[in-house]
Amino acid sequence: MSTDASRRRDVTVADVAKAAQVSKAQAARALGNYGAVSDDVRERVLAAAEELNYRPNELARSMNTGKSNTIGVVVGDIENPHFGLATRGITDTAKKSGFNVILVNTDEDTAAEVDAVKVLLDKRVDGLIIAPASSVDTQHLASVHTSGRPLVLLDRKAQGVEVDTVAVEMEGISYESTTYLIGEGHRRIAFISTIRTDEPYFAGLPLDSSQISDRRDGMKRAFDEAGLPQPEDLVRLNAGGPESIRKITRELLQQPDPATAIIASDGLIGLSVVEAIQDLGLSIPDDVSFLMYDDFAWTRLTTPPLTVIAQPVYEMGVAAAEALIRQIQGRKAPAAKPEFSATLVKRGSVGVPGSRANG
Amino acid sequence: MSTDASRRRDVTVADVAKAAQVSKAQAARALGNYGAVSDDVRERVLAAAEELNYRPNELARSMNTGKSNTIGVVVGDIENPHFGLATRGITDTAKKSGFNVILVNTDEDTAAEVDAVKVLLDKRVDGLIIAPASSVDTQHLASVHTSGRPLVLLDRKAQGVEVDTVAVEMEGISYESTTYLIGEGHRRIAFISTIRTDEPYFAGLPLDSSQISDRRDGMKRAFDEAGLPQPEDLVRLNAGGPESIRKITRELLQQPDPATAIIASDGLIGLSVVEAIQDLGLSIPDDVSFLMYDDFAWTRLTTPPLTVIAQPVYEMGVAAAEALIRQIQGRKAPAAKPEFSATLVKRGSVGVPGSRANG
DNA sequence: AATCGGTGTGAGTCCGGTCTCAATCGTAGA
DNA sequence: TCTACGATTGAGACCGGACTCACACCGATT
Repeated sequence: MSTDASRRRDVTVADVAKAAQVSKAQAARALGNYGAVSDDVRERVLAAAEELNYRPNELARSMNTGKSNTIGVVVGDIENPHFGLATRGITDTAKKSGFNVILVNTDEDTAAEVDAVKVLLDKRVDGLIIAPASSVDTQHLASVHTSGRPLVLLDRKAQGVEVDTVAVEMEGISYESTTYLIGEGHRRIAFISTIRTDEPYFAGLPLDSSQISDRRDGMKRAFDEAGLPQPEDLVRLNAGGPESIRKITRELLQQPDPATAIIASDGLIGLSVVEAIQDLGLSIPDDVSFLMYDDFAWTRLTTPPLTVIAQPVYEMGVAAAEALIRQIQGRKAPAAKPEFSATLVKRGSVGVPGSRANG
Repeated sequence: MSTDASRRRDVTVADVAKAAQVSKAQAARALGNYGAVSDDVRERVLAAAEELNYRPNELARSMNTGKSNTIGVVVGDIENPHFGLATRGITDTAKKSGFNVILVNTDEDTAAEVDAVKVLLDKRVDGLIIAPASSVDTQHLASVHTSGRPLVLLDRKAQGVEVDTVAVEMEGISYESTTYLIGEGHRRIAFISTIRTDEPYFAGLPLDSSQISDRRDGMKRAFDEAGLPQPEDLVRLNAGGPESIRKITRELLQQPDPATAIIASDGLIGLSVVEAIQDLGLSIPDDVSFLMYDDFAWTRLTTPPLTVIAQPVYEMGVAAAEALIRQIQGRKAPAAKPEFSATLVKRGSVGVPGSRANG
């Protein structure tokens, strides 16, 4: 009898109260561990709860506490290990503070993101962590913020939305990396990103993603300081799937005055670029140098191992969750918000251009 | 005025009703699109809702519909691209049917899994997709099932829990792969898995994971049919982090009568194994052959590209979500439940043992 | 013995929706 | 012109907890 008590409807406080022969209020107090309850009542209620296999309905609880102990996480693509790792950092941290995570994937589509935000807000999440698809199209983010709901941005800033943003300082590392390539003798440096734009790249095109425009800024500064002409013609955006990326790579390498080095904006792109280079029968770094953002474990296994820009992704996930939870709990920001920085990890995929022909 | 209507408390149906000068019931009907509502009332209500920027409270809604339009997903490690991809399949499919996903990471720890199930049930998710940490320790899964809550298992079966299980038929592909290795001349085939056991492996040790024991069964059958002795001494479980895996790899390759081929139970293990092999200055496949489960994109980039057992991970995620949603919506199972099978993708990491010494 | 402060306790309200039920309205059929 | 039936409509119950409020009770003051 007692084992299958949860037949149809779930057990409620009222059921427990009846079984324990006390009022609903007293049962609720004993179970919720608040207010004054005599030992006798507490024992009877707890015993009855155990017996009936009572489990509180968190929905009901959330409804009148106003807290759901849930945070919403909106990312572009969990399939991308970058976000997988960040998500891990977020969930680990959230769990520690008793929060659950509702995960929404947007496919880097702003419309989907707007919708995701709406849905999560309707579900009354206690706060949101968003890796915005666009740094420009940000009304929905702004409205989250002004409505007073805690919000933390990950990876990218959002124009006009003054909230905690956990991101790597990109301009600097991009400058450093580009300078390194220039130092090795490269002048024709290509940059490939999946960021979507309405028109192909041209100098001065405003970019939708702070992350990408910061990287471009760093590259430009490096060329400027070196007194070299900007290879703007080698910037390729809108790189979609693997096939598109391979095509772009072929074009960059087979055109007159080809690229001698390629920077891939993330690991997924890098994968296809390296594949395309191998397919062309070219060798890294003798024929073309390669550099990519994100330091995945497999980059050590290729021949040669890849030179990458490593970002503390897991730690950033942790920091984002911590910042959000701090906001939710109404505590003030810590003395100094941690600034994350990326590091250039030199392995073997960058060499001197033309070394094959010259050597 | 109208823009910052959402000052303190959110707007409720009652507010909308008042603004539209109708009863709460009528406003609810107009908003919820049910019951009979005159055009006049509908228009006024909708206009008022728009004006006040009304958004329904999904918690309240869930509370008396009993449906939360949320499913719980419990995996061992989202950081692992295997689960990342499966999760992508799940979320894509869930979104299509209007479901959200609460993601919980268990670190392959059964206690954490038990807890996760409890929390998700308390949150009244409409159903659960679980990749169980253990195929043996399954009371919590059984209780989910008997309580009538929809449940679908992913990747691994659970003893005594008769629910839809989306998993690859492992024994067969393991047999096929092992037979392939034996055919190439291998006799000393090692198998490394992260599965946790209380004691080191010995022949006949019951394994906690159906996935792993099925793989072992396939290997055994291959050796039996070939009339060869089982290399049980080369089975290594409890392979924890990267360091531990590298150590195990070194042992397997440097002991007297070493392994000539290594099978890695998943991509994360494979990564460390290949690293260790490279560190030892050994070459694949001349000195040692390598085979791993999971076909990640990077396996094509190594030198040589890796021979792998590819699993339709994304599709399995989709299938799991579809099966769960079908259960939630009370529809009957489809004619035939899809059986997923893995494929052996022969690339370059398996060769003839001793080819270096002999050649 | 009357009063005071604190503990226990139960009735009942509230959160924000959904949904039942009975009352009202309009008009088509007799 | 009167009745009947479907379309509208509003009051209020209800989901399952959290929490307010009024009241009973009890030993300690004075």
